[in-house]
Amino acid sequence: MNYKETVLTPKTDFAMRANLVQREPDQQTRWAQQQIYAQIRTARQGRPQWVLHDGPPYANGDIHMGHVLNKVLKDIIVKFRTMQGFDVPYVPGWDCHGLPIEHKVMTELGPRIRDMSASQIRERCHEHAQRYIDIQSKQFQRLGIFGQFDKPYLTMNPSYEADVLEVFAKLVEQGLVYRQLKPVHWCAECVTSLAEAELEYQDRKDTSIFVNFEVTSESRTRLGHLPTGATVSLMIWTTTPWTLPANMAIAVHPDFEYRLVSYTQQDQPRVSIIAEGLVDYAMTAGGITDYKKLHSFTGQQLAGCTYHHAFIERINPVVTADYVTLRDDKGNPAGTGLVHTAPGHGLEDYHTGLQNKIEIYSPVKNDGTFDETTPDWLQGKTVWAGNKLVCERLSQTGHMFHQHEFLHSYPHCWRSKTPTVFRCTEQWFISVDQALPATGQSLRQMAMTHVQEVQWIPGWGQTRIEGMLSARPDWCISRQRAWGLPIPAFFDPQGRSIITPELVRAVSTHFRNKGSNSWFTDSPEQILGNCPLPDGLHAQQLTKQKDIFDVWFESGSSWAAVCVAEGYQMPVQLYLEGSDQHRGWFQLSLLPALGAIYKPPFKSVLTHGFIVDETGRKMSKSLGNVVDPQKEIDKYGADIIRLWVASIDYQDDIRCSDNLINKLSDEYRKVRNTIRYALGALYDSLPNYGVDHQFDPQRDSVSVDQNSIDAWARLRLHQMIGEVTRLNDQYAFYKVFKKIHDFCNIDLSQIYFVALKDRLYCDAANSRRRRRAQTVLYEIADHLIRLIAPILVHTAEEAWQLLPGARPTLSVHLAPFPKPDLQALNKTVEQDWELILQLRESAMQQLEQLKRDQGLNNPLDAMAIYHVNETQRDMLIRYDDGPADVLGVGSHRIELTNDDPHIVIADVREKYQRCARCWKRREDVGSDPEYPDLSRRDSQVIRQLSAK
RNA sequence: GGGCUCGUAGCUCAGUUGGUUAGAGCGCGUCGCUGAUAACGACGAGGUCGCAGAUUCGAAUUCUGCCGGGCCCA
Repeated sequence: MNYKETVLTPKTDFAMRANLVQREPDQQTRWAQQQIYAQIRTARQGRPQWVLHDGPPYANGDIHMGHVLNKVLKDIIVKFRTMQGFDVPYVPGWDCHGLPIEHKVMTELGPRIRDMSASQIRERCHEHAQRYIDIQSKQFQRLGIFGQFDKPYLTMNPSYEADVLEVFAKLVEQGLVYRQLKPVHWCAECVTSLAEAELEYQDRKDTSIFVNFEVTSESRTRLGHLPTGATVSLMIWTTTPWTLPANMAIAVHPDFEYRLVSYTQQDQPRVSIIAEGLVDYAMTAGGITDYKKLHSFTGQQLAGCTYHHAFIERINPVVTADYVTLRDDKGNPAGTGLVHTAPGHGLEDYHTGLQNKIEIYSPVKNDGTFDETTPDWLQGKTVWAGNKLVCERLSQTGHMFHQHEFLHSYPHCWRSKTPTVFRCTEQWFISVDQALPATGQSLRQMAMTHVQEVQWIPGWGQTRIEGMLSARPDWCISRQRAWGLPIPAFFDPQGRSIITPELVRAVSTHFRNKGSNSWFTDSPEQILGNCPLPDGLHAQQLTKQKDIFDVWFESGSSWAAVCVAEGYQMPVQLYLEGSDQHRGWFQLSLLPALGAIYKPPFKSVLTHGFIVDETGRKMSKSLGNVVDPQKEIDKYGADIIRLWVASIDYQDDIRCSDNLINKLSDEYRKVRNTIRYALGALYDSLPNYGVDHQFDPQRDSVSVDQNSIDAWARLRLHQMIGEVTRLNDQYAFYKVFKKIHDFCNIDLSQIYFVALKDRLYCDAANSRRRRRAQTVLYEIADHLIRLIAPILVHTAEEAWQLLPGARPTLSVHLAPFPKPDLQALNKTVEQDWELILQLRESAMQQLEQLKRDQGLNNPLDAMAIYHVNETQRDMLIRYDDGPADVLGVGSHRIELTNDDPHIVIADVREKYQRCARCWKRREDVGSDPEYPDLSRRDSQVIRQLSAK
């Protein structure tokens, strides 16, 4: 008789080969047909809401691994919380405005742009953004992400724009919005301001000069120690002589030591003040070999001194600044340690100016010429001509210590290719230090208080954002660009800025109906309607200002335009982005929200690190170490990519390469095959005996005897469910998957499945022992599939559809997340198996030894002898064949001992005959005369089968 | 240069309030099974815990400095 045909081997349609690359798109098509996201929304209606608000990626370019990491983490959370029974909407969004798109469109258009209106350029930008939204949307959905992809939020949608203006109106109402001068990169050729990204650095020849500014007599007295007879000067160094007319201060480092140096130049005795560390350098530069170091001061002591401007009637102060250095970028000595400060012509200088309440003076007009406040000999001249004129002047008056031409990298306009200048223009700001009438506190104060109520994960996020909030300047929200949301401000006939809450709201209403393009096509009367205006002004007297909002203000208002608009309870549960967003979206969402609704928009903020390559280096095109998600998906499938995301501790830097993703395939296969085996065992198939029965949990389940390894398997399953739930709650997905993997690998594959083989294969199909195993295997498969569902979304769905019996829900993603069965967590069972599994290790060693020494290759040819005490014996007896099955041996025996419990493995190849069906060597083989080559159990099974 | 942060086997991670010989899974090597078979099991080899000091009877763990990586600024 061919016993092979009588053995119940596993059978399932859940293939060993995942073939994800082909199978996943099919699954996604089915989900789309079922409208799975809409079904989930309907199913969870009325349940407690749990909102993860999506931060909008920029609508430009294909997605990269950073997007994958971010979106998959979000999707895992959304799917987990959904399975937990919460109502979890997920509305993806895109950041649509801004320079990169405008820049790209302008580059594509080239010279044609000169004939196009702002509104026409904006239409091109809109098309460009929409194109990439569609591309990225498809790419995100290919990852198995569920969400409202048919109606995402876009910062360029009219309703979104209108909501941003509503937020802005609140800030205006609270008196936080003001207008002030600020230096910007300026192209005199194009008569426009430029963003950092629009600058091209090219080498340029300029004059570098060392200049002496004479100390006032008051300061001479104050400092003391000054030699009489000689003029005493502060020596500064600059590479932009044309900015000297705007010199308003000299900055020194408070902790540096400054030295009086006496020397003779052009037969004049002179004394200059120079940083100690640069005295020799400066003197050498000026060709002075004979000089004497006199008294020294700290920078702190110099602060507060005053000096005469070299060629303008003006007395300026010495101030301190931390950024003063003695070295250039390359670490070479540079300058004098005293920094020429022109708040109108440099960003650092500007901040120093604000801090010290120095006038922000910028005497350069928008065509790059000096204005009428400058000396006669400069007025109307360009700054480039000014360079030479200033140097000549300084030489004439004896203020020039040294000058020389040199080559340096200087910013040029990307369009006109001409050198740019830094000049002041009027910009809109949001004050962070002005107290709000509504709360009596400034945004900064409110932010510092409220960040403590937010849960920052990891905890150092709080430290980081606190550092930024405490140091940040007022928020400059205006940009001089075309592609963005216009700042709804006007000029009156006198050129004064007009902005009121009512006016902003009137514009908001207009934009809601007609979109923000109407700013460029409609008149103030059309836009404002009958909105009341201040000072008896009429709309037709007004002209529209041309600034647009910083895009951060738009994305920073998404809590209003999305969460409030959708009716979510504020603050929402979670924001989740890369750690760079502490400065970005987190902070810039917090500030508008505090200004408008006086509370943060989020309860918790989770951050992840950045993707680096296999060796820990940052990814960049030039290094050629960039991983393309599309290629990886096409190669391995989305579930492997998702598993990669779930397998990393995303809070640090995240190493990524094709090789590292490839390694996940092995772990994936382990879990897949474990589920496959469980599903396969739920089928009773003996084709030659007419047995073709799928286990039906409703009909075939039996109770699980405490005294069985099945009870142990349930114990381990439910322990794991508890741990996985806890870890999911903590967003520790890499630990989640490790737990699941270890359970599959160790508890199931190594232990439980080995122990089950004999029963599953050789017991009668409907034996109680076998049904008990199937009952537990069904429970394991069912729960395991749900546990992996948030991560392996496609694989879980595939397996779910193949689960026998009536499925509780159409999709696994509609199913509830497993809850641990406390009844299963049985202490006695746990202790019993702790002993057995401890002895198992010794048994394995002995089997290995027997294999090597005696060629005992099949454990079924061995017998285990447990040497234990009486209590332990009673326990082992209760488990029937369990103690043998768990070792994979043919049989076992129990002997009493007073020693520590131990186990002995005996070779019984000589002693017992092998059962021809179950391959075990047992004492009872041949006990049935009719089947001399079978063990007792097998003979009974065969008799039963033959009777059919 | 500043703020925040990370650095334990080839990879991903455990290592509790400092306490034997630093663990797990994967991968790798060897072997077995051939009724989970492009699967499964067993055994084994891998680490000066980034480096250097300090504290201590004792440090992967505490402190200081340095080196290297990342994010954000300057």
